[in-house]
Amino acid sequence: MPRAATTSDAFNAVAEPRRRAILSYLALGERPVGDLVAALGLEQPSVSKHLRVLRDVGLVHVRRDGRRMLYRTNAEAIRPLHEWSSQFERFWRHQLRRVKERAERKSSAEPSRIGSQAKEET
Amino acid sequence: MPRAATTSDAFNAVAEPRRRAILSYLALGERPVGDLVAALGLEQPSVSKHLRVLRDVGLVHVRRDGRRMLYRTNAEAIRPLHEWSSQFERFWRHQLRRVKERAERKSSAEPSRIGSQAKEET
DNA sequence: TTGACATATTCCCATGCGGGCATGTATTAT
DNA sequence: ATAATACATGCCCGCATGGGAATATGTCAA
Repeated sequence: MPRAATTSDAFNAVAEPRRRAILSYLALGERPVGDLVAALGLEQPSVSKHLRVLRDVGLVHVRRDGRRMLYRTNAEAIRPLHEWSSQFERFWRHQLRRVKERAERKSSAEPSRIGSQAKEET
Repeated sequence: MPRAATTSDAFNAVAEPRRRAILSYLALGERPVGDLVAALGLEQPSVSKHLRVLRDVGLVHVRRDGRRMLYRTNAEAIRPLHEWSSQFERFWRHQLRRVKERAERKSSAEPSRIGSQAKEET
């Protein structure tokens, strides 16, 4: 089996930097394809293809407005990503604490003390 | 240009479900490759290859212990993912609110209607 | 209708993937 | 030194991909 299709889930769809850019841009409101082409400096067919992928995964919604197509980001579809990565939040918080503690030990040994930001919970 | 390399960044590396599983598993502590093979039910070469990708992107750290290699997740490398997706947090919060409001309006207005999705919100 | 405009789809191509399997390398045990 | 253990790497394969260029579809205007 080759690599999973980009349309298989949000993780694969979002792996493309340009698709992430599109999502950020379309999060602010409905925009036609032409705006994306202008804003991101990509070829129109390229943008349409990326939008197709994003649509297939439900990351964007479309609506026709005359001869234009208005796209907007469906933030809800990004949640799985956010929740998955949240799983590790506590770990990097711990790492931060460790780094800070080490810095404090060091500065308490040395005469010159600098800013000692205390908190950051467990 | 083909699809970006899986080793190009955390987004691409994490697009693989098995690699996500590996990261979750290795977040709890250092584990040798054999444990992963047993826990995830994958072929050993497959696990090694996935670990190779994760290493190249800095998502895991390794340490040799005799003939074993102990891997652990580097949560810090997952932060970019979390922060990117956080950008959309406010939007799905708003959507939730809208959904709730609509549900409330609906239940107070209509006694009991079914499948009457009017049109698509603002 | 014809034409302009906005967007979507198709075709061709080079590339990097993940699986399977075999083999290579490092370390400990005998 | 040899064998066994624990991983890593190499090779072959089918295949989805993203870019480019051309073309198709759909909608409005004259």
